[in-house]
Amino acid sequence: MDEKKSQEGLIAKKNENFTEWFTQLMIKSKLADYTDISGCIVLRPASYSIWEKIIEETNKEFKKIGVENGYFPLFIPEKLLSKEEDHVKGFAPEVAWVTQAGKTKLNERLAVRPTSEAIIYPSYSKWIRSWRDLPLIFNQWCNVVRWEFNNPVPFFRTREFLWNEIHSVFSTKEEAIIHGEKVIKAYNKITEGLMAIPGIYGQKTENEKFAGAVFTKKVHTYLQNGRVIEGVCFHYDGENFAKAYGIKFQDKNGEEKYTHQNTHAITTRMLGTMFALHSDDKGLVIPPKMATNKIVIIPLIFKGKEKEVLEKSREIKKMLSKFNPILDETENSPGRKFAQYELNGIPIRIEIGPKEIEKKEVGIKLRNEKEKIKIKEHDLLKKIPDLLEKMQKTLYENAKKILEENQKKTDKKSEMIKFVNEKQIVKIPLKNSVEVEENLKSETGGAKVLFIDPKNESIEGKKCIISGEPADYWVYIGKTY
RNA sequence: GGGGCUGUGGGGUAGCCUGGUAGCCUUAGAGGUUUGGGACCUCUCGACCCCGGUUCAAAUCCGGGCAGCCCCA
Repeated sequence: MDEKKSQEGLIAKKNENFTEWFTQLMIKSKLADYTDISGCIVLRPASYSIWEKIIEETNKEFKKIGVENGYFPLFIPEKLLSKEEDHVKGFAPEVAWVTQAGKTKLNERLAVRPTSEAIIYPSYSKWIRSWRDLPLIFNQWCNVVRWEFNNPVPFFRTREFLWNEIHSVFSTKEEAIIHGEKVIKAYNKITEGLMAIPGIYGQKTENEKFAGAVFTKKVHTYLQNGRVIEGVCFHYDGENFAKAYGIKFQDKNGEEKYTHQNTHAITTRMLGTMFALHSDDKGLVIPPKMATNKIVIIPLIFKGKEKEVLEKSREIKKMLSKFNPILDETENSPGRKFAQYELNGIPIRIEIGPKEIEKKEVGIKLRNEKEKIKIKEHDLLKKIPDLLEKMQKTLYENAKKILEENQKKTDKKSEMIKFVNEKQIVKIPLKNSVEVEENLKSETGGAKVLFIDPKNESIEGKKCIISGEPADYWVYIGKTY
């Protein structure tokens, strides 16, 4: 390996030191940067533009299922935050507080929202009076702050992150759950369909559910470092918050009832997941559907032919303008440009030199493939969408393969520990118990219950792998960020 | 939550043990010759994480802080 060359690109290897590799990817592909606040990163245009795309596409899906956007304040007065008991207990340790403005101490300290239930629901209790006011399906795109004390990891564990939060209100449980599943389908169009992130959708145990929820379901994704990423979520809150914040309505019979509520989120963690899942030792790999610039054109210039090559390159650029191509006309060597745009994750590279011009073709290199191919100029417009589609599909299928190949099943404790050490997701029989889950963590070095078996495989006669008592269900466990 | 390691121009590093001139590679900027996988030459800009201590003198030694990485819970 040529030391000189590698300094500009990534030095760490994905399969040797994942964290270091990911950090270098963040910095060198100009996705993010550290700041003076530990655990708070800059989203640079390379990653923020993708976040904007997520917002744009998610909003389109949301519109189809009646979600409306709005915005609530960043601050939550302490007395509001503490209204729902489980909720406040779950978040209290990580809340950042504002206690002072200028030189004046505040009468009541203000929480910086770790999530917005406590500031949104008092308004809901004012707004909702009649069954005609329902359903209320409100969403906001915003930032939240959770002051974690674990080691921060860019995108995956940051103290401030960006997300959307849907807070929806329905008359009945059935209505709430039907809509909740629609939201997950909408999210999946973004995460699976556009970001090429496969996942397993499953319900959390009592111990792992959202603070204040009746049940929580999340989509889980596996990264090559063995960590499971908890993705988009669906919390069904039942009447819990309605009772705490007094959200009631009169139904068609004039009877007063509590509302049923859901919350949902997608966060900037999915950006990190997408970057980490698909990228390689050369740099960033972005699924074409999420790439801002889908093509880079590199002119291969020989002395005396500059004009011809550049003119052709510009012509091709114009022809392919709907793919938002970059044409690099700088005088750097082609090799340097190749490396640069591989680091930046441009899906398709087009090479144009005198030879290509003569044969009326161009050289094509897909970011995720080794082989270069040639395509006739007149076929370009027709074939590029196919190539992009192929790349999108390959990335998704590779990720899906990784997810599927890293699952194991056992009812023996020693084997479970071995599998966890081998960075696997493991399916095990377990008892529904907080204590059991705590012991599971300490015996496996931190693996937690991810979700209850979505297929509901029979647990008849199985013993809990931790306590030895009769098991309640099969669960999947693994280490998470 | 516990332990270990590290912090030097934009990136990668040497120097630190044994205190005294911050060296190298690269990027960036300028000019020239080049251009089919990180070209070459010349010139230029640019750094000792922060606070304190020891000392005639601190990148170097000591203390504290902050930040990052690794391992364990």
